[in-house]
Amino acid sequence: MESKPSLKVRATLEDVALDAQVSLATADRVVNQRPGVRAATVAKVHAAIRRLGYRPDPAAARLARAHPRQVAFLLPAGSNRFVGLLSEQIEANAEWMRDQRIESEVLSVDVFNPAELAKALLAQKGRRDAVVVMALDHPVVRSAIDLLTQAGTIVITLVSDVPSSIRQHYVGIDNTAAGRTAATLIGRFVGKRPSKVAVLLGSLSLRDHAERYFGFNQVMAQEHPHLVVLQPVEGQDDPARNEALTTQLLRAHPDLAAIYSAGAGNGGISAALRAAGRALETVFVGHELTPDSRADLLHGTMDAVINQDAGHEIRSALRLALAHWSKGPVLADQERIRIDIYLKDNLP
Amino acid sequence: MESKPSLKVRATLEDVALDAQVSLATADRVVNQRPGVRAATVAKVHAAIRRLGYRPDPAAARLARAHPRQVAFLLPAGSNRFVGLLSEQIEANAEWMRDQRIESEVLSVDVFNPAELAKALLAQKGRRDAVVVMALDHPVVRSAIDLLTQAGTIVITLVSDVPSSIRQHYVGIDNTAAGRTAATLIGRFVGKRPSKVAVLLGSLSLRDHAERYFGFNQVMAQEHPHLVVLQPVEGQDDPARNEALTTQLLRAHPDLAAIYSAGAGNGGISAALRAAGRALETVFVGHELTPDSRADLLHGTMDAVINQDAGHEIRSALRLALAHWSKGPVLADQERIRIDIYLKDNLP
DNA sequence: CTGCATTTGAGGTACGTACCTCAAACTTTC
DNA sequence: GAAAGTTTGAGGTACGTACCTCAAATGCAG
Repeated sequence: MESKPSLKVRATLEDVALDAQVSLATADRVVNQRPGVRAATVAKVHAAIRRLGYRPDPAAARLARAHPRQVAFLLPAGSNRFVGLLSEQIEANAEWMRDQRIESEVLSVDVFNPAELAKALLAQKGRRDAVVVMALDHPVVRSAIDLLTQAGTIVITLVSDVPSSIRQHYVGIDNTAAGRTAATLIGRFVGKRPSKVAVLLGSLSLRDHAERYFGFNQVMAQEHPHLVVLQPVEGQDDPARNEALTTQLLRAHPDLAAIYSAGAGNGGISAALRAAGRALETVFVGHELTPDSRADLLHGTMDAVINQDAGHEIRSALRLALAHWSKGPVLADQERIRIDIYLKDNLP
Repeated sequence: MESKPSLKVRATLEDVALDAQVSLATADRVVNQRPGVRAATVAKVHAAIRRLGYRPDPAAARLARAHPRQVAFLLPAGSNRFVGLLSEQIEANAEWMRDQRIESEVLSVDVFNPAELAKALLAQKGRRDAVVVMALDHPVVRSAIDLLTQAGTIVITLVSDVPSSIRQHYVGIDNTAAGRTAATLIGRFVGKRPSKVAVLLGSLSLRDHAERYFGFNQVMAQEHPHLVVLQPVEGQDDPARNEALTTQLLRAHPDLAAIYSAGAGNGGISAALRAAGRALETVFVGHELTPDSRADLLHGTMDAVINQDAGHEIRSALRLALAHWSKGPVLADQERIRIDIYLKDNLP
């Protein structure tokens, strides 16, 4: 009973050619943007594509493609734990990437040096189909990103955005909102007693840290005016420095009720809190779930961890690139990176 | 300079056949479990598969497959908001499913009737490659699931598990942990003043609600002994009933500091709180982010919403099925459904 | 050893795209 | 209107699997 010519579930390129009254070869030339097709013909084909809702079958495309897509990840050099998580996740998705015919390489760059980052970006021109970069926002970097994009490479910023550039996507959380979230948690955990709150961060010149601090202050000022937010101190994301700074803060402010760490290197803060015997009574909220922060949550030193899922970010970046290439749909709420709140009770 | 015979990135079935010293046809018979192959030969081929790490190329498989995979979703009938979200998400993933050659159908079932659910499950036997079901835990249902599984259909439980069955996967959160999380939030938001906490839920005979209540009590008893948890009241997930119950509770307990709603129908609780003029001072934590609960968070009526991402659950269920069919890898931490905590500040 | 059933091999088609070549048809230009 | 260029069509191959058929080889029972 295979009666009807089985209405096609999906239009093929041949259908498009037929509908546009051109040959398969010409339709193919249009779709793959190969030269030698008159503008009028291009228009005819595009019209047919729209009429039929044609989209290349990604499975067939993957099979037929001669060379795999080349993707580079540009990550900060150094021993930052979160960056380590990102690398791990790239590794963890290797098999999936192979299935998608994506070949990737991770490049370590000194992100704090804009010139070098820009150089590394430009070095990818023509060699990569996509570049995923954890960048800092600086004019030199911005222009390198713009050049790369114009050369046809799709550029995706990761974790920290360069909003003025013409990158295709930003994959990461809204850091202002993350800061606001931290403020609400601290405000509500501390309660109504008037007291002081300290803020530690890597550097105010890092876009994400600055944005978090901004959001934090907003909510603190508006909703928890009985809490005094001290001047933020910069620890360069370095545990040792953070430890010293925290010790100092605890000594200077016996009525310090809470600490918000907007950057990395939380281990140092925990150590200082424990050394001072104030680990449990002081509310401590920080970012990024790592083995250390996990332990600190369970122990009670940390009260909440705000996290962005590294694996999700890596997969999201790759999916966005794929969607771009296959002209496929983007599921906005799948690609939105959540501001995860972890307490000791909902740890994964 | 295409010198080397380009070491294959991926072993093909032909490589396997060669390695096992059988023909492509035989290798194919083994992989697709077609009959008429001697046990010894099967073993030879399997050995070769393991040696070469062969896995069918999913893109090629999808292209070649004659019939799409048939998937049925069995969801509770009725107007539950969260179930509506699930349906929406199934719809939202339609195009992606088409790409994967998955055909799906949503069937509404009266989930509170075990016999009917079991019947609906068994009706899928032989007609579906996979069944995703939001079930209730009951012996009749369990045995239907087991029968389906044995018939070769892959069964995935959604949101609420049937742990004694031999279903392939459970996609949903750890409800005990979710209850614990609610308790910690309430405990910390209320602070140190002794007071009372009410618990509302749909029914204690629903596995997920019961588990949440269990986890909630655990943490309350251990960590917040100054808070008295009242006997839980059952509102059948019905807003109207919840409203009446809440009004009653508020009247009976002027020192009620917090409400934990482990089920659905939170709208009624909010209404009662507002009517009593205690919306802001009473801590109210509930489940599932919907337009209503979102508004309640922003307004301050609700203080936190614990959520499981419906879209993630749908995609996860489908990905697990696909991974099963293509013998692909399962990324455990991609498929783990998070216990999301939403405050007014980190809403998506 | 014969006859029969079972197992295996050989070969094919189809899926939809990417990417290639070559000839035919069409424009443009002087 | 002829020569030179540009645009189009026709046809092919390859990707790796699913799924099919038919003949040849093999094993086993009597």
